[in-house]
Amino acid sequence: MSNTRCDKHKKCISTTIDQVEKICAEKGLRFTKIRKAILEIIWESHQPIKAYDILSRISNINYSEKPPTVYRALDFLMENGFVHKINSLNSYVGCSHPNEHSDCYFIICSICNEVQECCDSTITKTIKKVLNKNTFKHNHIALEVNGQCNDCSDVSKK
Amino acid sequence: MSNTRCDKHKKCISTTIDQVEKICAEKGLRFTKIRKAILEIIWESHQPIKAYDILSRISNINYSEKPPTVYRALDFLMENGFVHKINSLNSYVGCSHPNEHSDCYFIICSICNEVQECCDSTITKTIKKVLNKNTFKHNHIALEVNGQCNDCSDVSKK
DNA sequence: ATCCTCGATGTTATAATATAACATTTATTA
DNA sequence: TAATAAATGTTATATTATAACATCGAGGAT
Ligand SMILES: [Zn+2]
Ligand SMILES: [Zn+2]
Ligand SMILES: [Zn+2]
Ligand SMILES: [Zn+2]
Repeated sequence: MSNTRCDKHKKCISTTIDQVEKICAEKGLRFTKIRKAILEIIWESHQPIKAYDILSRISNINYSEKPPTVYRALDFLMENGFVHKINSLNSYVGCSHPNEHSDCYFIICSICNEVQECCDSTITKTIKKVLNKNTFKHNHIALEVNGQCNDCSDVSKK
Repeated sequence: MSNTRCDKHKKCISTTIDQVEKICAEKGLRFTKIRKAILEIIWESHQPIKAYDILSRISNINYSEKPPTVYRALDFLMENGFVHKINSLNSYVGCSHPNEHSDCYFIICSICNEVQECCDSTITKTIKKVLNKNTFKHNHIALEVNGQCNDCSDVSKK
């Protein structure tokens, strides 16, 4: 429950989970108990969480799950755009706008460890121009920016 | 030696290795035998190579090295911008312009597995604008685009 | 040249991340 | 209800990476 910045995080979670529930209903996807439990664990904060930390969280609840349980749920959640993997951290975060689009961009604070999505369309446009120049057809764009968020930069100034 | 696209790959290797040698001399960095051997293995193709594949390649030469040998050399080579890690593949590629700049962008063909750098400055500019909007100070920008290169798209058309 | 220091390498062990393969259960649907 | 497919349980193992400590060796100080 270590959420530091997002004022109304409980709302932030429940709204997103509700959205996912709705999308799954529409698409005939099975948002099972395990999948929902794992999505909720991921959404406990805006910090990315590691697969084995998810595992130990659900093992507290339902002693005792094994790695495939977590990885299968993650596969489902990622395939359907509800969760993203942060490759540079081997960690997973909830998508803050499930199903709006598939390429999400991340800014990762190395001090507070929080991740924000910054899916600005100008970035997509610029990258696509460069890809055209290279006659490259893209499937997926992964952008991860590491640095310090505003709050953490302020603190370090004091 | 499975290089498919780069016409004059031997030149491509030797030029880059020479450049690295020069940079190390200038900066007083120790470009040791092991480090050079591993950089040469990485440069055998434009495909990213996995740490344990590097390990088995050098173990053929000098029976038998252990993982830390490889990971230490990779650390040195990455710290100094001679090699990049492709996070989405847990693999490593040589930098095609060592020491020009630190943020390199990659396009990765999922058919031939080759990786090209596409370090266009318009991408950097656009991303920086978005980061400014978010008052985020960046240390490192990681961009990995997965898709099909021109050659591979052509082939699949036929 | 000898000693000293520090960075590089050798070595063993283990941590952290992820998947294969097959058995069983549960949901859907014919 | 029976048949089918999808999800979950379970065991084992593959893959990726690092910790910890011993030893070596290049290059500077005396
Ligand atoms: Zn998203
Ligand atoms: Zn922060
Ligand atoms: Zn580069
Ligand atoms: Zn290709």
